[in-house]
Amino acid sequence: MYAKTTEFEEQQQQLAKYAKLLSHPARIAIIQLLAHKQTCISGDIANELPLSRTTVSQHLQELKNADLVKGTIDGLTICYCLNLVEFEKMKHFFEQFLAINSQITNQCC
Amino acid sequence: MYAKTTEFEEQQQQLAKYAKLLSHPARIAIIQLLAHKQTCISGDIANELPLSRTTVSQHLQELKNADLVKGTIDGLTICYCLNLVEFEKMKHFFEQFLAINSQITNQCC
DNA sequence: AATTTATGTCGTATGTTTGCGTCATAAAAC
DNA sequence: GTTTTATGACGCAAACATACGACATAAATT
Repeated sequence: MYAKTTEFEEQQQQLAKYAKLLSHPARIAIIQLLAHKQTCISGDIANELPLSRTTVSQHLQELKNADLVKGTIDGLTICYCLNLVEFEKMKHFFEQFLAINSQITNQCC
Repeated sequence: MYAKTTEFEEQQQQLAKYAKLLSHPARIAIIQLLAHKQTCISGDIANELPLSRTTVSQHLQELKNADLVKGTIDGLTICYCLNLVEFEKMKHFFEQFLAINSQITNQCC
């Protein structure tokens, strides 16, 4: 028994992957922080969240793996920010999916 | 050790909850099916997906618990369809979140 | 050179999700 | 009234996610 996700359509898998990224409040909070504080804070992120530095680092790693966040090393600290190109891509996926309700003309229940 | 999700903002938790619903291709596929086939299919859903009936039923249950899908019993079969009101609500949450990239004026990395 | 600081990596415990077979239920058909 | 059919509920195993302490690394400060 294992993840059968690969048997779905490419587009569905991609959207599910993006959704998974947003499926934890910590990752949403991180993205919002990065959007607000343009100053590309680094470890300060952990201070603003109710989680240990280790855990935050892990969530950040996930966002980085998905290319939604990029970090550049600046001496001792690391400067993180959103990857706007990838964010736009994700946005497009969600918008396309969320538009399907307009197809529905007659509800039967 | 347990889910610390409750320590985040209400809005972040709610969005994360919606995202979790969409974080599996099966649930995305179900939603898309329901949107396309206005005829409120019931167990046929399982036939269209690469998963057992049991598993599909479980995913459907999750969508129903979140009020995104409703089902009305019609004799032996059950007629499912999207709850458009809840779908709109979800859509709004995502749209609001996905707009944050417009706040970003100068990227530093 | 030793210490401090910012950060990542590893290991591990606990919790959650996924997937499915089997059983239960209740309407419909016979 | 028995059988068939459509469905949900239960229980379990495997996989995955979450959370964090302890350790490692490497730049900056002393």
